[in-house]
Amino acid sequence: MGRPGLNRAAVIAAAADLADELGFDAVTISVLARHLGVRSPTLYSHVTGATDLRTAVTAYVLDELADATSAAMAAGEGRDLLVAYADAIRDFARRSPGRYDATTRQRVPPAPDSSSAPPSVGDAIAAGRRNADLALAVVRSYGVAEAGETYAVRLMSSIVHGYITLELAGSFAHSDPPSDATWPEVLDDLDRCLRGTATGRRR
Amino acid sequence: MGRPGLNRAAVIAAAADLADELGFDAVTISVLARHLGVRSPTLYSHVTGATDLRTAVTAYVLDELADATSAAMAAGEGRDLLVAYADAIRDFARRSPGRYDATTRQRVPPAPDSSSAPPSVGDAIAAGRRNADLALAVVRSYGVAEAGETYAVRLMSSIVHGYITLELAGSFAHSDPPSDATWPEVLDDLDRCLRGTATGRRR
DNA sequence: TAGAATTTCCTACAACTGTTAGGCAACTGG
DNA sequence: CCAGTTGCCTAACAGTTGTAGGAAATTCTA
Repeated sequence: MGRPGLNRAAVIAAAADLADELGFDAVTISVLARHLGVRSPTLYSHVTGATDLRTAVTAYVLDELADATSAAMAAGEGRDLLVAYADAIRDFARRSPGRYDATTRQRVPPAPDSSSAPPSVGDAIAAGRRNADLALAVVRSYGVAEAGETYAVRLMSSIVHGYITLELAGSFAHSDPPSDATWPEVLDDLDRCLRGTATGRRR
Repeated sequence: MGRPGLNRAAVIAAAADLADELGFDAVTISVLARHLGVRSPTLYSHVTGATDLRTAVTAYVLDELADATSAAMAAGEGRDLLVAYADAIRDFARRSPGRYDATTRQRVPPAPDSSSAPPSVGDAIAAGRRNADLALAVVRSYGVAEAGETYAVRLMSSIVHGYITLELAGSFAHSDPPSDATWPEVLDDLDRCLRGTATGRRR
């Protein structure tokens, strides 16, 4: 019932594409409206405001990322699974830098005030948890003991996210081994660290 | 000559303080003008525009960070130097999260067009190089061979920057070992990686 | 087929930010 | 005391966010 046209999902998908095209900072109500061929007040029928729009894009993109990572992790364990996991995230970030930016540029409120918070923060938190669970699966496949799981996830996330962020920012573009050459070495070192954590070697 | 009052340095220092207080995104011409008790057009006597303001804050803060890191690295080598280096950056980021944000949220243009670029991009590039040189000093103190220097710097930067970024974003606030407890373990693993690179162990 | 309900989209408007232009006032140096 | 220099201002315009209220289009129902 009602007149067909834009809906919330279409608006958010278009916003994600816009992030890749012009950068996450360019995802504003007016720019998006122009891209969709409507006037800006129209978008307020689908999102409650600019921050809701951005948070919704973050949730949408976190889901896409979890889908892609999860598909790449279909089989394997230990080192193979680590490489599949990390490569999937890096490929996603390089193919869609604006989308990847959206996954990082969002502060998660410590206590989400569900009364005044936009409707999308819950989605973003849930999608974030999906990604965290995938990281946990990698660590568990190494046989890391439960006491070390959180540590191993933090180490792995820090390296993967840190390398990709710096690479995307261009920090590796002006020194000599190309970034593609040092990435496998980073995964080698990370693999050694995870095996060490799994076998209980601490210190 | 002339009337005393604000100057470019005072404006940029106030902008850095504002970043810590309200976040780097809040560093805008009008908000800064209100905080300084002047009208917004006044600031155009000191910066060429909003992007110049942000870039200048980045350069200023990168210099502060290099000063702090360099002071902390006064003595020591190998593992001690690594801990001094990494702790200095982490302390800086936790004490001044808005300033730390400023160091990351800036794309360095691949070919800085000196004709149309704001006057501050050169400063930011130079200050960035200062920080890169400090990272290189840590790696060299491990005795890493020249062929592995770039790799070691990338690994160390990725881990340190990645961990600090995720910690600041609150990603570690809801799982059990507190972030302070896993940070030394991360440095342990990183120390092992750097020693491995130094002794020439490459798969 | 006529009408009702629902949803989309619009124009109009208010408030704020970034920016330019031009002018007044205050301080410094001779 | 005067000239030069500098800092800050008001005025004005374009662009963005967000609100209010209304017109059109589509679907469901009678």
